[in-house]
Amino acid sequence: MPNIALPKTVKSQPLFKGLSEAEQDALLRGGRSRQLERGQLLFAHGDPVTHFYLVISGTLQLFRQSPDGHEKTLAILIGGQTLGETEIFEVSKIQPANAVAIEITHIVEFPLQWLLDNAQKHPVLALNLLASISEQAHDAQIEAEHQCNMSAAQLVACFLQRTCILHNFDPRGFELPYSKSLIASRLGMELETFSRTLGKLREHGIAVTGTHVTIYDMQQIEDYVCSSCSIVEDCPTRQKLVEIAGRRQG
Amino acid sequence: MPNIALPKTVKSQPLFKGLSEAEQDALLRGGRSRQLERGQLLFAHGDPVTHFYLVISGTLQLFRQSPDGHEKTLAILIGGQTLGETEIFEVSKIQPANAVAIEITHIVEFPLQWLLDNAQKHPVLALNLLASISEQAHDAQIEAEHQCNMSAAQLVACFLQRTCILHNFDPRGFELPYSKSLIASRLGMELETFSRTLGKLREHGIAVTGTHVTIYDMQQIEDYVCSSCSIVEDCPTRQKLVEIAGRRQG
DNA sequence: CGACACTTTGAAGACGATCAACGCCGGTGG
DNA sequence: CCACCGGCGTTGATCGTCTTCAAAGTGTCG
Repeated sequence: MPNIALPKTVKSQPLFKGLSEAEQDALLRGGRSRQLERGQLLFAHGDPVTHFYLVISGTLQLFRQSPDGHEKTLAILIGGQTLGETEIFEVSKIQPANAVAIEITHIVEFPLQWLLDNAQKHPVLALNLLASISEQAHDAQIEAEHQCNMSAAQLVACFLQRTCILHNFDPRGFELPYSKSLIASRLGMELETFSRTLGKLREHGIAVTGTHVTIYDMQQIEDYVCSSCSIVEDCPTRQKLVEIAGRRQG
Repeated sequence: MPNIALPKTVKSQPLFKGLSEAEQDALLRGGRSRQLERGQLLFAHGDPVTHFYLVISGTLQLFRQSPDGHEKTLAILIGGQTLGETEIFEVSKIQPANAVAIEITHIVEFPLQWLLDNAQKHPVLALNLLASISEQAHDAQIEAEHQCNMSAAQLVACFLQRTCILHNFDPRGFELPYSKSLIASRLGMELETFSRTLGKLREHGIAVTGTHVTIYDMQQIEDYVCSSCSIVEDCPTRQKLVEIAGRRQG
């Protein structure tokens, strides 16, 4: 049983949507709470996949290394996000990346078998699982598209937009939640490129000084970012931005 | 009912694996056979997703256009491959790309609802569907990884390897099955880059003259292609190559 | 033969990676 | 209190790769 209080973000996790409070509690009882120190490895690339993880608080970095020594950050996970559900239907149950804690991080881990069993018992959970996998696949597609078609500046701008939304920051002024090296790695570019790019963004609607970010022209940035992306209609960022803009004005 | 003879490739389609002959026949009866002319559009980017498709013969190009006019080929489908199963669990049932026939192409189309109904009736089909979606997601990941980390030459070499395997060509000599423009677009590079790259591949184990390809040093090419890829352990191409090498020697 | 689609080749340019040097800052130890 | 250090970020110069623009070559089909 988790021996820590689960923040409400867990209960609003899309994976548990549609389940009753009681069901959720019962489910979560199957998990084990763990605390990771800064820099601690949760699992390594190539390890067998044994668990499904739920991040409660803190930050987790997923990264991989290619033979020539290059390191690529595949994802940065924060509280409320999940990890490992995609591997359920994979043939080879091998971790596709390393997972390491960027800071002190609380997670709850569930044995993979437990997830499978419960997916069979709770059709709703099974459906959520599918939706989640499908969504991740979709996101991966979009990300690939972005990496191919967008310039470094567009990638950075897009990242800042999404970060602002994900963390619920005020676009008019917020601090970068991660180190610049980490962000650069996440965006698949060198730290130098990232650094230089930040300066150039001022011409496009985002001002960055040190770790402080101000998105002062949301419309311009959005047009700039989306101008070379071919999947605009269902871009989640765009929708959220519209939403936010509405909320702040209304 | 399909009014054409279905080649045996259809029956060996992974989606129908584990189903009895009778079940397969019953399923396929729900489809409508169609023939597409060279250049004919099957559906356009943004259209509502209405059907699931099975390519019988010919070649289908999936491509998308970004606002700045750039065209990217997402996939080239040949006989035996399927199209549209991924969209089942998607929230927005909108085609993510255009589909056009490169040459005269035979397809069988099934209403999406039909697929859903049958997935509920046949657990095996449902499972196959999931596996298919999961696999496509996995492939997309690998492809994204490739696009990011590999040079044009490596991408081309990798493509030639995979093409050789997919079409069951003899590595020692085969003709390119598609136009160079199409291949370049599929690899996300300009025709000029592709053209120039072909020449340079001779140093790495592949000789190309006109449309004729000779993979004369499979080991060298494989090392060259995989040297900067971080997901080597479960690379399907690598496994198939080993297999083929064994078969030809044994 | 000429029109046209497809491909090749050349030259210039843009972009990001790489290498190198430096600035900034927090911590540690004398 | 200061000196030193290491982690992190910035800035400059250079280089390789791919794109872009332009021109010419190859082939097929009427």
